[in-house]
Amino acid sequence: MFIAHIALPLPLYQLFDYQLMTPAEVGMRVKVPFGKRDAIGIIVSIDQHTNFDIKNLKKITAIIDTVPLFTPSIWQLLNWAASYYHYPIGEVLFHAMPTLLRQGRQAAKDEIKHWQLTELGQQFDLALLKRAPKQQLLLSSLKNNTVQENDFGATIYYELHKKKLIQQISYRPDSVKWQINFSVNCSPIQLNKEQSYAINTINEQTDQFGVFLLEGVTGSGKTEVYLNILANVLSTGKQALVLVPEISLTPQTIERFKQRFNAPIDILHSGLTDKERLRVWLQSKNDENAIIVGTRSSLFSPFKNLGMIIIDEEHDSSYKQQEGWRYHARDLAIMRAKIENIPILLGSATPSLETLKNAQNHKYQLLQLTERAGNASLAKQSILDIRGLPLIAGLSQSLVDQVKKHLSNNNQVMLFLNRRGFSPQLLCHDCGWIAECPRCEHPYTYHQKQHKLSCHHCDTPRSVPEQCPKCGSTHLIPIGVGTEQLEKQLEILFPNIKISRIDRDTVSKKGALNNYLYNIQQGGAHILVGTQILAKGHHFPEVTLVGIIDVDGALFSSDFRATERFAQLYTQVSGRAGREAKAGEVILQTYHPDHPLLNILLTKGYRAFANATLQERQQTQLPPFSYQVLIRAADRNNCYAPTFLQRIHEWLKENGAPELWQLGPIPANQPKKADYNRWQLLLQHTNRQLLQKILNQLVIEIGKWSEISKVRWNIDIDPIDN
DNA sequence: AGCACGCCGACT
DNA sequence: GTCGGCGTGCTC
Repeated sequence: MFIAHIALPLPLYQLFDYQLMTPAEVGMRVKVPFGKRDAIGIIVSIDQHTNFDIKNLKKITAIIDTVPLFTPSIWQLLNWAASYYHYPIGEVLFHAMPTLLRQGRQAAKDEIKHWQLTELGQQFDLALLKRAPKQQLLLSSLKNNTVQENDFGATIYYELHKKKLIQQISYRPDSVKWQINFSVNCSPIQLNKEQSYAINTINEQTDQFGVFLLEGVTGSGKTEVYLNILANVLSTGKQALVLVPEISLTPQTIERFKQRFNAPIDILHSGLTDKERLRVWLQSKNDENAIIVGTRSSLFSPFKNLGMIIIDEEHDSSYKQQEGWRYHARDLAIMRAKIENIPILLGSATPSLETLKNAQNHKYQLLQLTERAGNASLAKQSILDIRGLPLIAGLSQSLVDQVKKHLSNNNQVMLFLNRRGFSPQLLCHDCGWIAECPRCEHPYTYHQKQHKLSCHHCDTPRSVPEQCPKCGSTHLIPIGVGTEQLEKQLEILFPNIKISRIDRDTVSKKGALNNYLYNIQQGGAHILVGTQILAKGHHFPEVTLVGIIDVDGALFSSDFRATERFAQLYTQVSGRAGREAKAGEVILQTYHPDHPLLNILLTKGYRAFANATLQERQQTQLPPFSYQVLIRAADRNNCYAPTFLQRIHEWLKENGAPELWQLGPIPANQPKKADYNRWQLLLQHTNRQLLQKILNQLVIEIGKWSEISKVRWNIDIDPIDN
């Protein structure tokens, strides 16, 4: 008797064994009875052994697939990923499929239903239907093959069907080979030397695995390099995957891809329906699309014939999944390229330190674009020392003067503040009480327009109290500045100027962002206020002044990656100022004008900053010169989680390597969220393989402990927010 | 993760 | 008297 070991979409480090009565293969989906319900699972292995009592094994209800669901390379990738990320295999496998396939839908195109005449209908005298003119028209139209999809209502078809004049046939559409009609539309853009060199270098090495880093300053024409490389890959008949960060899927970029290639290009973004996602998934599996452009999870598209992967803005942190299975799409993409034996191109103006280190070690081939296209020059950058200066809504008078100057020349101004809402705290002026979310123990952000308090950790709103609950005072004052307050102050300072605030509060409505962008692109004096969302991917040619209101949070954060992220954001923003004919200017307000890294960044640029930071990381043995693992645990009474992590800590002291460095258990960055108390234990080691080996043993060990049922815990490999 | 069982408080 | 809150335990 054959036993199938089946992965189910559960957070459990185990497989479930079932009797296999009919032939099936590894990688097929099955329907199985599971407890009191039915579940969809995937066969991970088939043999004749089980640790379970064989008589008690249930039988597989149905085998859903006729062939394994995933391509061999994705199957290999996902199995590798489950072990690398120490995440339950069932969760990993199910994460990598479209929702409809998770629910058991057939992995095949929908049948197309089509009405045609029956034999009776062929010979039928149309005149006999003169009292039913619509039916008559439909019948004659069907005869002439001139029916459009929505010309006739369902009842008319129904009536003719009842008369046995027409019948419905269904068929699955044939796959269409895009390669037959493939062509590349010429680009009017003249490539410069660096671009040509990059393109030629990659094109010479398309038949094997290799990682390329395309380091190109903003406006240096990275996209043009992508398009040229893609043209080459597509012309050999192979498909390509382009990953982009979450917010940068702008219609302009997509349009450029579609205009260049006479080939089907699919876009995967959060706005698609489940059905559309399944369609794209199937198209890539059947080799019916040439390119998929998409965010993080597009990585799992099962291309039949993948020839190249491009990761745009490879440093962007949205490639790292931040809940559940915390994979890094860039890292997994590199593994996928290795498995598929194809090249992968990482593009960025501000490469991550991980990637730069690999380029310096020659693990990745470095290709640089240093020239800005056209006559755009680099923006003038300056630090504005705000020590001792009065600030109104975060603005110093000199910044206001500069804004005034740029606006009076009919230019646009962009102001960054990485805090939305009116103010990040509401304080009782008489007793010092601060309005706090009881579930997260984190100050509420005050939103003036809606007159609400909002917890930015758990997203729950609350009404503003009339009185301080501690002392009864009505003297409650907002403390600190958010984008809403900044916008309001700017409306007072510049009553005749258009102001657009772009942050999560204002762009959450569908189409709102595009609306703003359209208004801004109309030109004319305009102030743009916003958070990071403003920086990413959007092109504002009229902006000549960028003001950064408050950077000090990034410079003195407990997160060692905060300066790197700031430098990337800053470089991106300063590249935005004055991109076209107009000269740009960037002004940075700070209380720490002498901060060494800040000065390197402003005077010598991102690469010098990155090199200095890499040296610092090497000296302190921080990533990428060591590898980190974060074990998180949460509970509701604040007692199980820390003791659980303490037990891990002690087990690792006994059984881990002597050089294994541990920090914790300590309360997490955000110690309480949505009623759960969160704790963490950070592990670090310079040897990745050894760290993996230790974790393998640890997961097995934890499985034997009884307290796991009382704790929510997970492992974060290569965390980026500790 | 679901889902059931089981034990306590506040309701028609 | 029950409805339902969530702590606990199990799923091949």
